Amino acid sequence: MGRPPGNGSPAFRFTHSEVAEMEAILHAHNNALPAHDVLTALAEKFSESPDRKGKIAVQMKQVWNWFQNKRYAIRAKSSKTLGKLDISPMPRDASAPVKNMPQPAAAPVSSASDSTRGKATQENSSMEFEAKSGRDRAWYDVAKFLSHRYLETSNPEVLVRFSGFGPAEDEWINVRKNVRPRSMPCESSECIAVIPGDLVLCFQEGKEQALYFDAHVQDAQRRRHDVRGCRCRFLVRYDHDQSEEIVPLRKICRRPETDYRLREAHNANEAAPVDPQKTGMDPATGNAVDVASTSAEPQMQQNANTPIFASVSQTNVFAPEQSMDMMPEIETVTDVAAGNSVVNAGNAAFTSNVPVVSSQNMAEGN
DNA sequence: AACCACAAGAGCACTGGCAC
DNA sequence: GTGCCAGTGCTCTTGTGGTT
Repeated sequence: MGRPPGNGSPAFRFTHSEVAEMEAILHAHNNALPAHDVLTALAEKFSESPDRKGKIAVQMKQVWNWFQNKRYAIRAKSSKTLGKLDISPMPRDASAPVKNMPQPAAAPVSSASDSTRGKATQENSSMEFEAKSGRDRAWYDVAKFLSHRYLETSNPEVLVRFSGFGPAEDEWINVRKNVRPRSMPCESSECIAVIPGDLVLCFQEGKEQALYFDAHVQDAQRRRHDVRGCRCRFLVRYDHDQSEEIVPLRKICRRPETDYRLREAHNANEAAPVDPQKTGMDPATGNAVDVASTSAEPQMQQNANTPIFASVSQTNVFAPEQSMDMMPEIETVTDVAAGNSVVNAGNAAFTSNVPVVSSQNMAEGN
């Protein structure tokens, strides 16, 4: 069974554009195999492309194989996911773009921090938020808070527009549990701030999707840094499925609550500058021990997992009592087309002129 | 820094089994 | 016989670890 030994010719490979086109067709066919004439037309089209014309003729069988493999891969992936996770009431379309997923073309080899997460962090130092999607339990950057409402259980919810996604992906999200300040991609020098026991946002890559999930650091293997940067390894356990994985630093986004560790490490280094590369001492190891053993844990650390809005006032003002300092100022803009108030998260705070959606309206709306 | 070896994963090709 | 699914085999690419 299987493919016979090669005949010496270079391995055939579909180009990115060809794959993109076939994926689009597969999606358009609702994951069903297109008709033979479609496959034949595709093969002919690919064969006539400038890259292949006169060199490699794409066979209809090859196109057919691709669709077979792709369909099987998608099916296998989805069944695996459903088996590991609780079945989501609204499973995300496998073909849907992945929020926050690093774009290979844009970030070829480097790291997950080259993704939109890292870029946004570096370019925008103002407070940003991330929200946990109820569809796949993954965390995504928040582009906008569109509206908010109160449930009868007094749990406030916000209507979130995810960064890089359109209105179709908007979700009502429980503010207390599933909205928080944005996690930050770690730079090479920041591995010292990641220690066992930490809650981190970890980039879990699957065959069909790659998403950011909550995970706890189980162990950290410190290694000497070199020209490639941090080479430490972290054993993490994902909260959503309890699976464990050893990941490099680039797949980890640390919680802002650990910022104090970096500051302390920075201060310590300034007080007693040491070049660990020359001494042979791993910077991460030394600093991590110091940090971990720090007794004066900042107040912030106690609230590491505290939702942004610890309590909600009875007024219509959508502002947390406990974490106002963490909340950005909210600029309310009226979306004329939608007739709703649009709240920009970038520099935003919810204000009282944002309409409150009653639980009755909610039942109708969502 | 450059190089090499190895492992893991991705992608493609193919087969056997099953249902119609 | 045909179409589809599930799985395996082979090759290539990429990432990683070690050595010089």
